[in-house]
Amino acid sequence: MNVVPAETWKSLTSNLKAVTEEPEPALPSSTKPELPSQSPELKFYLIDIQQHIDFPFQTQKEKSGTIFLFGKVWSEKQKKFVSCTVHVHNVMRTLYVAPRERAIRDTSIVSTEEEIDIEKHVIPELLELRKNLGIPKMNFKPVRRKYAFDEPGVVQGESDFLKVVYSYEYPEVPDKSLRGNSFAFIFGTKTSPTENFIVQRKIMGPCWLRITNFQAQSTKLCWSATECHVEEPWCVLVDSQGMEPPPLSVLSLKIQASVNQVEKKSEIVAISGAIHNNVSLNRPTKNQDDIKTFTVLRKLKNMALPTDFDEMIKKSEFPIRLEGNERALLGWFLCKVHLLDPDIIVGHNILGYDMDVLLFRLKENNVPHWSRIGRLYIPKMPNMHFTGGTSAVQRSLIAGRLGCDTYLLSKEFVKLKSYSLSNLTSHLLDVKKDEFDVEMVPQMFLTSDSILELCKSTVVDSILNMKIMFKLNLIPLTKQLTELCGNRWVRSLTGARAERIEYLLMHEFYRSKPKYVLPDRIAWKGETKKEKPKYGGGLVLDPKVGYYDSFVLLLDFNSLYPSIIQEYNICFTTIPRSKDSKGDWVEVVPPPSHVEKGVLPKVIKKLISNRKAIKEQIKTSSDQDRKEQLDIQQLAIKLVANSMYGCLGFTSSRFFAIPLAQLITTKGREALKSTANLTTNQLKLEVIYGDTDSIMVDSKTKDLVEAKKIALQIKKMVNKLYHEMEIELDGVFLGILLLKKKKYACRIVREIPGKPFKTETQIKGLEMVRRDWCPLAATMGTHVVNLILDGGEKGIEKVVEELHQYLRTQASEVREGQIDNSCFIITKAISKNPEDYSDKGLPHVNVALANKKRGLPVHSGDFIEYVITTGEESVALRAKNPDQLGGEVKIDFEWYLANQIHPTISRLCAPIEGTDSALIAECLGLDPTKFKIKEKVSNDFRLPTSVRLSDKEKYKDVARLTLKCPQCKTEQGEFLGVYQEPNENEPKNDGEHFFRGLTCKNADCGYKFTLQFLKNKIQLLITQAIKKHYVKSYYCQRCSLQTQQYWVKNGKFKCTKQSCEGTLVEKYDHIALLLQLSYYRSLFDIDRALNRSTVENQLALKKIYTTHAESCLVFKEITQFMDGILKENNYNIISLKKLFSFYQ
DNA sequence: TTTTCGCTGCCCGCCT
RNA sequence: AGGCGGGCAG
Repeated sequence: MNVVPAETWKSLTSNLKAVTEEPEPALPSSTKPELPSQSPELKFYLIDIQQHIDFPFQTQKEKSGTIFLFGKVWSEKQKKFVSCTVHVHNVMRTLYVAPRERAIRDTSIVSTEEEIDIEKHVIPELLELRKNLGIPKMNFKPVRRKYAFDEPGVVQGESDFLKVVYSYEYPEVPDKSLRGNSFAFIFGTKTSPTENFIVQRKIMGPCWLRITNFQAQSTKLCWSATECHVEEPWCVLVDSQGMEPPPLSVLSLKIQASVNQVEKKSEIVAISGAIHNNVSLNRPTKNQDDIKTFTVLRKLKNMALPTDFDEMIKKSEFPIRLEGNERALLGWFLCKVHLLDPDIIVGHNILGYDMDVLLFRLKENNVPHWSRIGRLYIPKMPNMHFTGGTSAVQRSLIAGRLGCDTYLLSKEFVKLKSYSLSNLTSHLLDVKKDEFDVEMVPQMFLTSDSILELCKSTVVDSILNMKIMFKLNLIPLTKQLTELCGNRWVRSLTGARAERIEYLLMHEFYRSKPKYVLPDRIAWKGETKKEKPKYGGGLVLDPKVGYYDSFVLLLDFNSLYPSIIQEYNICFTTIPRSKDSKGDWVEVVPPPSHVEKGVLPKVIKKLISNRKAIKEQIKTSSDQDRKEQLDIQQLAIKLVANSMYGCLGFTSSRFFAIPLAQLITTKGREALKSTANLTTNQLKLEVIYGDTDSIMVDSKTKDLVEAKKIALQIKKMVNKLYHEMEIELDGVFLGILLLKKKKYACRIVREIPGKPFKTETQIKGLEMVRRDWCPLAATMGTHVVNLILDGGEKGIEKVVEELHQYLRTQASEVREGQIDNSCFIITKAISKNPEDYSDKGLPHVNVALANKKRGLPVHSGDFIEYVITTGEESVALRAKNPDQLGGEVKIDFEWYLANQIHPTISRLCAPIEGTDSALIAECLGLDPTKFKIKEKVSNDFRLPTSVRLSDKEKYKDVARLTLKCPQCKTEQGEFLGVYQEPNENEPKNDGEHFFRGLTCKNADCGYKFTLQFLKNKIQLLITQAIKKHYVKSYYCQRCSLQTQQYWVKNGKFKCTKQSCEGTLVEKYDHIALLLQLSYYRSLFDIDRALNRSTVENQLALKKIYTTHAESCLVFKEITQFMDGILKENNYNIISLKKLFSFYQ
């Protein structure tokens, strides 16, 4: 039992500054809250804002109009920053009422003839509404505001609104009352106190606040070190003197659960924590190894610990606390959390799963003071559904501490095939660590050694999580994003991307003068239809498929969509939008150039110019620390700018605007199209591909300097056309295998000053970069890609030979079981709960269901790993969790070769001369006839009437052998063969023409077809011919019907004739096939050529043959080989085995 | 603070 | 041809 490799353990723990146990935590004795400061003004660093949680002892007013600010203040007494909670009371509802131009009906107050007046008409109507809702107090104030959104009837641009303010303790205006006789709409009725506070107080993320008029709390409502309240929101002011934020303390948790087999419930058996008390918010943290750990472990029910365990604990290199049961463990843990008072709790999938388990066990065990997991004092745990996923309510229970989920966030910021902790650490930290099965936990409690191993594992996990957090700069990066957008940090940490943009725009529209009235969040309509796209997106040019060995240029509009927004001044404020009679949005065009710059372009401009400045600073700065800090800022800005467009097209975004999104993509398509056209037409260059914002151009040169000159030409030409948009050389490839739209492999040029450039393989879209193909397919694919990309030097026929050889050896290794099981694992995500799939024939769903049955946690969004095992059932049923392998459960190697390896490799080889699907199948030991070939041969074959026909007549209808130069791609026309019948034009035949035919027609190229190439080509053609004649010809055993149609029943081919039901057998058209094969044979038959020649030609031929003796040997080989096949064909079956034994 | 959704274009595999 | 399921690309 060795879960944590010794090296890993050593490397991680040797760096720990101190592994110490904190003093025994005790329950807090004092319930008197401590005031954070004696001075009149409190300097408070805001970390998070939380709306109320349902406290039973609070009044409705306190519940609804109060928000909590969590943060840190300087403690003179302790000489360090301590946690503080500020309760802000009396946050008010703020509504804006938009008057109509005319009333819609006559009433005692207003007639439809009158112009609406706010004082005279709108206020009276609202007073009535107030009375109906039973609201005792409302403040009214007419104000000037702007409006630029889509609520019908509301005036665009600047106009008069009625501002209405009242307390959250009174009911919200119901939907049916939002439109009135004298007013078109009431805005802001659903806005939460938090949002109102953030927007009105202009709080841009975590920041220093100045808090005045703060008062002591009478009772303690928080677990923070200090606590106070203010009566009015205006007591809170943003402190603009950019002071450095305080360091935060971070607790990384690993909660080890075990499945109770009797109750099928998860229980907690151990918890490890790693603590860092000095985490920086603005830059990567220094002294990242300055970590302390703790571990608490408990006995299992009905199971004595090994007798030597106490000794073991004493000798342990790291502190282990032992408790008698789960309740005691949790109690100890909560004391620890309270004592450490972390600002951030980090864990792998902590928000998705761990928190759910933890809260569930806290509840089950009725652990006192359970709410110390957060910073709010909550007497009674709300009723919750424990479903194995952390709900919103559950998350709110850690209020005051930020939950940082390395699983969730790494999904957002790094692209990997798997986000398991072990995969994250191996990719990000280069640390190898195995994960063990939850089912094994009880077993591990049998010996002291394995218990220790378990503890080591939890400790290491907690340390690793912390390191991942550091590595990805999760804290500074999310803080930066939050600061840019002015949303809540805790939301950035749970990946609410759309909300970030909403807040960014809300702040921006609110900052404008006069302020804009903001659109309300669109009410959720309950429908989650996965509609077809709502508008057109990016343009993808048809790729010119093939292998290029010259320099290929990749030019790229940088941040295309943000640039377009600026270039064409696209904004809510600049472009009027409307719907047509069918209710569809009408397409729009950019505003005229004199229109003032809109809010959106202004924001983007600010972002982009900031980013430019930062990037400039990075270049000039020499301070590494500062550089890293700036790099985080730069990255955050890029993320924000790029996601802005997406939110315009997002149905549930409050800044949802299809016409704007559509206009942006339309302009994008225009730009790409015109760039491609100009490049081809004006510069006479070949554009081989392009996707949305980029084009690839074949420079057709092998000189890097020359290639770059071409790039510069394109750049100059294109950039002249725009102000804000800019195309740039994004990369130069030396060699690219372009296969499909969005699928290619290339060698990207990396230049090193003063040295020859290096090259790096880059793969886009192919199986190798996808998690739903097994690693074996990926490694083999990568190998083949490298073979092909190296091809330029070796010559293509050599490549094909190596390729075939590689496939053969790999296939045999697979069959012999020499490949590691992990290479066969396929990973797929489940997008919903496994039970909810209507289609039961899906491998990953079946495995997910099986996992769930075993008690393993399965949620929607999880990655399911599986292998296909041998057996007779359908593939879906043969899919198994890899950990089930062993004994009778074996990997189905044949399935992998046919369904993973073969398709992968044949797609890569599609543009490669000299090999094809059937050949690849054969190399892999699969039946070549089962695989389709690309080239379609359309000739219609007929039976020859006489054997004594001339060659010309005899082979009239066979498919000709044509060659294409593998170097310059020139078509060579028909390959005539060693013998040509004398004709009027050329009575003399000395064989010269043939050997001439072995040189490329293109004089500039001069490629000489090698014998290996011919061999490959012939083999290819033979398999194609065989394939063609195997196709869809059947013969019914019962009614003798000959047909090409069939239907399948019980896996057998059945006759299509009414009420026949006879079984069809395959029938081959041998004679046509024989003819085709004999034609190919004739092309290389020297003896036949000699026999058929005139006497004077014979001499000349012989001379030629002797000078090319070596070639002639190969021709003999080919003819002999074909003799074998043709002989076999006198019987009924072509021996494919024989056919393919030729080159082995 | 609920609803856990930024957009579209494209390829691939299974089923009927 | 449609449906379902994958997740790459920009």
